[in-house]
Amino acid sequence: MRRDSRLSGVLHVLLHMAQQPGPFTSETLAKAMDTNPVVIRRIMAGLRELGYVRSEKGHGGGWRLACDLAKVTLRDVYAALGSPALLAMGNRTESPGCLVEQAVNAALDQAFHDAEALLLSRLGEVTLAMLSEDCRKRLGSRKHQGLRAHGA
Amino acid sequence: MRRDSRLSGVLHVLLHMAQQPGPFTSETLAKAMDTNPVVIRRIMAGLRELGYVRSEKGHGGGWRLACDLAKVTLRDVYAALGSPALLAMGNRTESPGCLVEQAVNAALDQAFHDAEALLLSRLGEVTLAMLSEDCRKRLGSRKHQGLRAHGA
DNA sequence: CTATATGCAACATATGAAGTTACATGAGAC
DNA sequence: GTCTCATGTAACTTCATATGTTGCATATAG
Repeated sequence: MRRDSRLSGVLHVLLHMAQQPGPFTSETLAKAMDTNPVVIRRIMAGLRELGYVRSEKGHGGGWRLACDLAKVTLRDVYAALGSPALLAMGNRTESPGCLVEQAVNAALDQAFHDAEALLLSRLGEVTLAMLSEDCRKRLGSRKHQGLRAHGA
Repeated sequence: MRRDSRLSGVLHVLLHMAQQPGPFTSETLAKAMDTNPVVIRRIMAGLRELGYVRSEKGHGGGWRLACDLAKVTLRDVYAALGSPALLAMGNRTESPGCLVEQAVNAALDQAFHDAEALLLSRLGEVTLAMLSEDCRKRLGSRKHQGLRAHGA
């Protein structure tokens, strides 16, 4: 099953934005992500609605962070994407008439629910500020290259 | 994202088989599952290789359980399907050169891994025998109708 | 007015589960 | 042996959805 990489992608974008000031155009970000500007706008749209980022049109426009990175968790970002399905598996039929299938669903739902809850919980424990700090550590003493690390 | 329902489906089949003796043809099972015989054979193939079920061709042929239901867990069944991806999300790039993306991956991988481990653990706690017992309870005092509950 | 940016709809592409068709193979019934 | 019933399997179609692309409307700085 093809895996949804929007969360991974949007976090990548946000952290790059956290390393440098100034607005970033969708095109700049797209080059860094090796994708298309429209894809960037698409995954950023939800974050804009929740006020995590702002966008401005025209000359000197682009994207800017608009939140306290210490107050936004990965779970918040996930929610901003529209809370897509977390698990690749699901029940064949949600409300089956067959009692046997009801038993199967009950058992699987329990396991599925626990796993989803744990994942959401873990995502809720990590803030963008924590991730950004981790980034700076990894970048270490070398000059902050920001988006230029991608060849952009 | 379309969710993989093979585990749900194959469990449904196995539990129906546990309710009644006798071989079941792929066609009978397919009718109960409202699907195609080939789909049944496909999801059963892995279980046959691991010895959980046996199949016989020709007259009087079909599928039979061939294991101790108390010793096979949902995790075993999942493995028999080829251990398909559990999570609908994943990292954009597995081995990124970008340090920022490495930080993102590290954080997400941790959460993903924990959730997967919990799910597998939960699946490992439930045996087919336990599920089958739950089925019998749900069927209660009414006559065991088995596959006929599906109109088959 | 022009250049540059986002906003967004519409369409194309790719992937993989699910469904379908066709045919080969094997096992009993006769 | 031959017929019928069943699985085994490859190849194809269908469907959903993330991703990629194009085109154009809209807004803003100069």
